[in-house]
Amino acid sequence: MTTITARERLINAAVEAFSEKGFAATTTRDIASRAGMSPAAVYVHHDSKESLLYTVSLDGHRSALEIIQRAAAASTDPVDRIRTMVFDFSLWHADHSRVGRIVQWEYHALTPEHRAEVGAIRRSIERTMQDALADGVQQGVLDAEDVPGTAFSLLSLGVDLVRWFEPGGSRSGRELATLHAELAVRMTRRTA
Amino acid sequence: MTTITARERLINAAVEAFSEKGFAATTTRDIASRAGMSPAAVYVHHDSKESLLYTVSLDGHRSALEIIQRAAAASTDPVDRIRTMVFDFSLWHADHSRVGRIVQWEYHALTPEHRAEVGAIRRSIERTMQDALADGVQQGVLDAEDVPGTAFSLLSLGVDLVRWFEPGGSRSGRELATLHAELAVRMTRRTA
DNA sequence: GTCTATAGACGGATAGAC
DNA sequence: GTCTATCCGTCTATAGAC
Repeated sequence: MTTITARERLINAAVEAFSEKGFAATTTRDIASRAGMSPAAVYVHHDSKESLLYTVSLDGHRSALEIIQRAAAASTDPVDRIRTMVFDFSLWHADHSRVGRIVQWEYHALTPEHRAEVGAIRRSIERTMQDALADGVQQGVLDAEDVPGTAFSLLSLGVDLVRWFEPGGSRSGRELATLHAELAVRMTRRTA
Repeated sequence: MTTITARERLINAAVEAFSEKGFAATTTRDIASRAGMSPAAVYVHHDSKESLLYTVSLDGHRSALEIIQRAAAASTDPVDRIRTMVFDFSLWHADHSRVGRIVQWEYHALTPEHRAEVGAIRRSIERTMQDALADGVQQGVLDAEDVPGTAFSLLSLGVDLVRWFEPGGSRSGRELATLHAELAVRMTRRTA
């Protein structure tokens, strides 16, 4: 049996509110109300509104990094690896589109210290994709003139999902992730 | 000789402020101050803060639509057309990254009526890319199982630029647009 | 069309009782 | 750890003089 603590209710409420309205347009009163507590009770758990954002953003960044690192380790064949990495990264953004929106769109609302911390995780995500590409190029199976730029573009497909994706829409997350993975292979596989 | 009216100064100030801080976090005082006028003077030209956003967003959407329609008309060869469309669309987002950020990220801050109006322009942009793909597939030169999804992905490359691109950074807009155009051709050109 | 001044509402955060 | 009450600053928008 799963007990949901007040602290967890608060985080869930923050995810809902921040993803719907954006950080700046969300009031602490709104978050408190969604969590079923008074405005003052929020400050028992978090020092500030930004602290709530930081918790959501850090957790989201860590989750995304874990997904892509796990995918990178799951294959040895460079083409399979790219396909898996893009599939899993895009699927994560579809399945976690609310957290993803906060991760991707509210980065600038973090304090400089917190921004630096999650910024390091972002660079790890990019490096993981770059390494997978570079390895495939070195093996002669993939083809990418601009490895950092191509890696970034592959990640962009997933990232841009959070701008518009809603669960229950006309296309499923798996469908979109499959499309992205297929496009990624076409973008990077050595042709001649 | 170019005379800059107060109205234009106001719009420029709004673009600066909205793109730096986001719509919700921008105060009308900030916009007024950047435009060199008092807070009250803003309301001589616009009824509300949202009216400023609407003006910027509508103009930006129209500009992006014009860019991609012009590019679509510039070529007859399907591969060249895709290359040109993606190049010009990505270059526009790099060259107008501040307006682009407002167009792409502050869509939800518009009133329902204004959102419907710019929403129609968005659908025209998507349709223009879909038509170019469908034509190429029909001619047997391009290959896309999922035309709407692929069209959206091609546009995503440019759209996602506004999330991080800053002029004067390590890579130029032309460089990135060239990369995106090349990736787009790889994604869509018929292979066997 | 620009200003100063301010109305009127709201927001983040805190005080102090229970 | 949760509440009610509230401080105090800020915000959008307006009033009214020039």
